[in-house]
Amino acid sequence: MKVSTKGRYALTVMVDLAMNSNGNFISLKDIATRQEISNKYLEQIIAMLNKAGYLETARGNMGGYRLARKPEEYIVGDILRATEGDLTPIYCLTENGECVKKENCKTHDFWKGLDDAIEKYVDSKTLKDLISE
Amino acid sequence: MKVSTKGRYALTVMVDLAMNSNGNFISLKDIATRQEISNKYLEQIIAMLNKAGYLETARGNMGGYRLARKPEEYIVGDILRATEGDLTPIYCLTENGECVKKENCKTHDFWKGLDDAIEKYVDSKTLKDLISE
DNA sequence: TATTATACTATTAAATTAGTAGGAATTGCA
DNA sequence: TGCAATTCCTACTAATTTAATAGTATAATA
Repeated sequence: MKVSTKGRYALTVMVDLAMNSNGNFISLKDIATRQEISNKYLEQIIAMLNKAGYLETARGNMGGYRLARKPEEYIVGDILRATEGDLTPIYCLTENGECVKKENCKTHDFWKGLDDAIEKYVDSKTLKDLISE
Repeated sequence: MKVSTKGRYALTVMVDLAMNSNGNFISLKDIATRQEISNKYLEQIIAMLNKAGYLETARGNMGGYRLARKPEEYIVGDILRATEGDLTPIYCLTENGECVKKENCKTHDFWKGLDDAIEKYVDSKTLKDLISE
């Protein structure tokens, strides 16, 4: 029941960019050094954030990354889903999850409730909430 | 961010016992068959529930398991923690987790809030809530 | 054109998960 | 008394996932 490094690092990166960029491009290396995360591994995580359209990038010398929007326009749940995959605590609740016994499964509603509690929380916070806390 | 089979099966077992035992001992084999779970694997999970003091057992022929208390006296969070280990979504929040940077880590409070939401939910439900839903 | 970046893809070591396997101890019943 | 059914206990293992590492191609700037 742990969030993987993908989700954790992704959020850390977004917070780092929100706090340190000031509109400038920041290199991956700078972020990795500052946050003490493996350079090459972070590259893959940033790639996911990039594919999700959350970043603007500049290649080449003096290049790097910056946020594509204002911090208050990022919902933390979205950042996590883009990197962790869906956040549902059990497979039955997945879109593709075929829970055959759903009807007479007494645990199903409990798990659904847990899922709701998680989604509700992560979707109630924006990046801005985090950096101003 | 998934609950493992340990926690899921454990809860399934407890619900099964609550619904099918009526004060009688039920064999592991019956539960495993009814819930379509591997006999031998379930054995290990029931052992954890047993060690936590949640079950009464009868060995030998005609033996089996039954709940040690009434369904309303089991908090679902406790059942999950006994089998899954602690439910905190990241290691920083663990008892032993030494989060050195906690003070100036902007994500820490967010994760703590997620943990709170999860614990609050799982500790608000008893076994009785599940079987009567 | 050398340097400093991102972009992309493949490989791998370690850990975890989900189960298998086998046998010892205990009890009820014929 | 002995057999069958059951819990109890420990060791092993296959598959999957996680967290990286590695290498190369592409791009931009001074």
